[in-house]
Order: sequence, then structure tokens, then C-alpha cells
Amino acid sequence: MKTLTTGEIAKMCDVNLRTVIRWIDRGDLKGFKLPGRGNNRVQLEDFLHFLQQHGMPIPPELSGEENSRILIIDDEAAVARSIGRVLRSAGYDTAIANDGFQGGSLLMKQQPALVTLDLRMPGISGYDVLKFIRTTPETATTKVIVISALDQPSLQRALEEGADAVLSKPFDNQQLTDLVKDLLPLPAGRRSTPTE
Amino acid sequence: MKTLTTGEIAKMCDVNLRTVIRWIDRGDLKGFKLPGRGNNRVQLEDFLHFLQQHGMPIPPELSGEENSRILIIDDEAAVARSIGRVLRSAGYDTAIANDGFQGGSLLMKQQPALVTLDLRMPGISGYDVLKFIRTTPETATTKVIVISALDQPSLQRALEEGADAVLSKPFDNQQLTDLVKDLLPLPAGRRSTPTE
DNA sequence: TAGCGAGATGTCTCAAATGTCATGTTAGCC
DNA sequence: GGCTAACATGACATTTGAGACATCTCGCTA
Repeated sequence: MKTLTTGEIAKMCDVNLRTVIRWIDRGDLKGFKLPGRGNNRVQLEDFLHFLQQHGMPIPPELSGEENSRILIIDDEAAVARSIGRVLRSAGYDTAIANDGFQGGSLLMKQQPALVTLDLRMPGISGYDVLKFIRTTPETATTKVIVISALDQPSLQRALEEGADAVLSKPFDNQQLTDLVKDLLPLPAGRRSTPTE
Repeated sequence: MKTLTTGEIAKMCDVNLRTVIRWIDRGDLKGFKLPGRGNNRVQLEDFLHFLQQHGMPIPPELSGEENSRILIIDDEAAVARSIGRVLRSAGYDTAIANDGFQGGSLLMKQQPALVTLDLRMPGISGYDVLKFIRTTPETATTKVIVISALDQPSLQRALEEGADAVLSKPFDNQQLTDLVKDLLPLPAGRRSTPTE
């Protein structure tokens, strides 16, 4: 049973600690007091209920990191759109980057849970991107699927450099969704197609 | 998750507090209410989106709390290091990106106050980067100095597309520091060389 | 051009909510 | 056992929402 302190709630709501205590005293937010001097604790579940009831945003660190955003990095717009279509219909949120610069900034801005990466993009080595993602703390655990028309050894190398999966072009849509679903299971209630 | 109060927004937009509340009530500006009496809060991101959507200027105090970080985007490592050395000795914090991907991610991650941008990088058009920076709310007010060996019309076009200044290669170190100091005055006590 | 009218914004006031500060206490952690 | 950061509390300062109404803006029409 995860509980939160007033200080944690204050930070998450960007509000003064004093105010959180008043919410609890007033009964707006359900909580309980520890024996000592009466330090407050709020059950995670009650806090989430409180947020929802008042239409307040749920802090990212609480949303169970259940983020299902996917970033598609591919310089061929048609390919990128195609991948996007497939993944969206499978229930994921997608964003498309058509060059390395957009790729990098969307990666940091949106912190997607998964990235599909074209190995060969003009002016940029996919391996470099891979290494960058793996060595940057914010993205070190982001799933990466390398999609490429290169030969098998190249794909093998991508796996060695940290890709979670590879897919050779051209690929089957079903292959893609299977791979993604494997790496990034959708939270219940978001599935567009029955899976069991 | 940074949030703003109606009062803060009112000041930034130079508008009456009452009006901000009406924007929120009317749905023009997305916000939420605290439990108490319904005090309004607006998430920073939503506010930026609102500003951009209505073509309103972004208040300076929102564009990155007065930092003196500079991001150098140049695929020629030697040039980048050289620029870095000059600017560091002038008292700035610098970071170097050697390709577009690093450029984009460092831009979002560090939110530098100024970017030096090479127009011609392999596989990426500097103009695209410029446009991207200008149309992304988080970076719309970031200063950009375009550094390029291209001809005058190309530099002129960069200015038209939103660059704050241009510098043709090869350039003089003094020129560079002058430009940067002009666009990004260092906070007092950080100057490495007396300026008056 | 002047006059008109509807909608948006500014002004004023007051009670309620929130922020700030100082102080003493406790919980969590070596 | 001792130390530090976090916490609760009271008193007080500040901000904020709401109603009522004045003023402004802008398109419209004569």
C-alpha cells in the first residue's frame, strides 16, 4: 500500500505544503495521521481519486509510467506515415520525425516508451543514434526497434549496439505490431483489437 | 510539473486577472481548479500552446530562466571545439552537438539560451532546423546564430527564417564573442573580461 | 463619417483560499 | 544514540474568484 507525504503531494501539485495540509483537514483529500505528532499520509489510491474528482492533471511520475507513445524516426515520409498508421490502429500514440534533428528533439521532449529507427538516414548513422540513446540516462531504457533494408550482419550489429529488436525492410504489418506489442504491452482498456 | 496562477498569467500577458479567469472559464485557455474555492492553475505547457495558437508573444521570463548555456551544432568537430573554446573563455557554458540528432536532443534537454547553427550539415537543412526551433513553443525564443560558409543570399534567407544573427565562415573570434554578448548578456559577476 | 450595439475587457470590493515565515517537533537515517 | 531534513502549526501577508458595473473595441448601418 503506497502512501504519500504532504511534501510529496505539494511538489506534485506545485502547491504549498500548508495548502495540502488544509485540504486534508478540510476533508477535500482523504488521509490519515501517524501517531507521533500527527504527520499526514495519503494513500496513493485516494490521491488519484482526489485528482480525478477535481479535474486536476495526474503528475507524470504517478501515471504508472504507462506511457504508450511511440516515436517514428524515418526520413522517408511515406514509410513513416505507413508505420504510424499501423501502430495507431493498434492503439498507440505516435509521433513522426523526418530527420535526425526532429528525432532528437522529439525524443527528449516526449520521452516516448519506444522508438522505431531507420538505420540509414542521410548524414546520420543509426548506430550513433543508438549509442546516444543508450548512453543518455533519460532514454537508456527506451525500447528501440531498428527498421532497415540493410543486410543481416548490419542488423545483427544493431542488436549488439543495444537495439531491442530489428525488422528488415520490407516488413509485414503484422510483424511490426507483434514486435511492438511484445516490447510495449498496452495498458488494459486501450486495445483496439482483441488479443486473447 | 510547473503550473501558473491566473495572476502570473495576467502579469505576463499584461492583462487583467479577471480576463484570464474568463479565458479559462470560456475554454480558450486550458486549466484546472484547486479544490478550495476553485483557484485556477494552468500548466506551463498549456499556456505556451495557448500563446502560440493565438500568435501572442512569449514572455521573456518563460523562455528559460536566465541561463547562459550555449549549444553549438556543427558537424565539423574541429570547428565546434574552436567555437566552444572561444565562448567558454568568454564565460558561457557550452555544449557541442556533432550531428542533427544530438543537436535536437541537447536542445530540448538543456534548453540553452542560444544556439550556434551550421547551415550546411549532412542530411539536414539548416533552414528546417531553424523553422523547427521557431515553431516549437519551448524553443521559440531561443537565440540562434547561423554560422555558415554559404553565400550572402543564403545568410539573408536564414535571417528571414528567424535567425537572430548570421556569421559567415571564416569568422573572427572577436566577431563571434561580440555577437553572442550582444544577444546574450552575461549575468553580472560571470564576466571573464572587463567590459567597461 | 457618425451612431449604434454586442461582446470583450477593465475596475472595484470583499470574503475565502493560498502563500510565507518562524518555531518547535518528529521521522528517517547513519 | 545523534544528526538532518522534513513536517505541523499558528499568525500574518498576499493572492484570488465572483458579482456588479463601467469602459473599450470593432463591425455594421445609415
